[in-house]
Amino acid sequence: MVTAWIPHYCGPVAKPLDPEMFDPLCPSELMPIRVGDKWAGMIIQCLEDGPRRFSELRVPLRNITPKVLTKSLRTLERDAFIVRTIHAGPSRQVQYELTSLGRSLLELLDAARAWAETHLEELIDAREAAIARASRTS
Amino acid sequence: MVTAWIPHYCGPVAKPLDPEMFDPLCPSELMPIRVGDKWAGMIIQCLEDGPRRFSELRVPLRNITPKVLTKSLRTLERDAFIVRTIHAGPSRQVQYELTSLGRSLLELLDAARAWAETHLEELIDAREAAIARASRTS
DNA sequence: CAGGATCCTTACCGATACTG
DNA sequence: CAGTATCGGTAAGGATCCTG
Repeated sequence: MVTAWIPHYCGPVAKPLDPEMFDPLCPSELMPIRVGDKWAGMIIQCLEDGPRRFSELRVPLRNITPKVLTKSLRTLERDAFIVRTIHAGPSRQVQYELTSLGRSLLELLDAARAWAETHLEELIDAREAAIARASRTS
Repeated sequence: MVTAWIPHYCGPVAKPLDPEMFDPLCPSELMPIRVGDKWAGMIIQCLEDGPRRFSELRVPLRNITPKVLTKSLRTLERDAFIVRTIHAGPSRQVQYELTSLGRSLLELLDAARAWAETHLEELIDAREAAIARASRTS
């Protein structure tokens, strides 16, 4: 994930999230590691560069349905990994942001992703061998 | 997990598994990280010190029912994290052992456990606050 | 001993439609 | 915009009993 910096702010500024960020073939998807529910790990990674809005999050998460996203976000909020802030304005605006606890999970997620990238070939080989075995049995 | 060494063998030797190894309050349970299904991570950690038998594994895994253990083991075998060996003998004996791929997951699991231990207090606080909030609402 | 068979309950996840 | 409401399918997990 790329981080951009602006002077006199000295914090990461959010870049548009990549719709292909979590396509089904990326290591984040292939690794057998999960944080919380299916989406929690991906959500946390989406928040790495700064706060995001509800509808902004849906894009990289393969247009996750609002119900599922809401549930996952509420769980993350309950467990103190993110905070939810409502900014009043012309159009309603809700921001989700990592807490320090949530941020501390990023390292772990990076480690998991690194593991998956390292062993990607083995993982795919095993999967293909399993498929071959299954088709031979049937 | 403790490792004992015997000379002229130079490999870890299995110690009896602790029945309380994965009690519901240990960091392995509190951490929001999972490898594969609910039991996979715990099984892998049980195999850290060497091969184990089916019935041996059930003890630390809170007397998991055989059906569930079998399914989890088969999945781990399919994905090349463990190997299953049948040793013929007076009474049937089946051993489960980590592959190098499975073994490589141990670091990640250790990192996850370390994370959970570091943030244990925050995790419990968040959980308790959530419970308090819930009871106030009802 | 190492499981398989059966039944059941719940959780997860998704699609669609609707609302303050 | 940020959700709720409703419905439905699938899979995970577990209890109990049975078997080569």
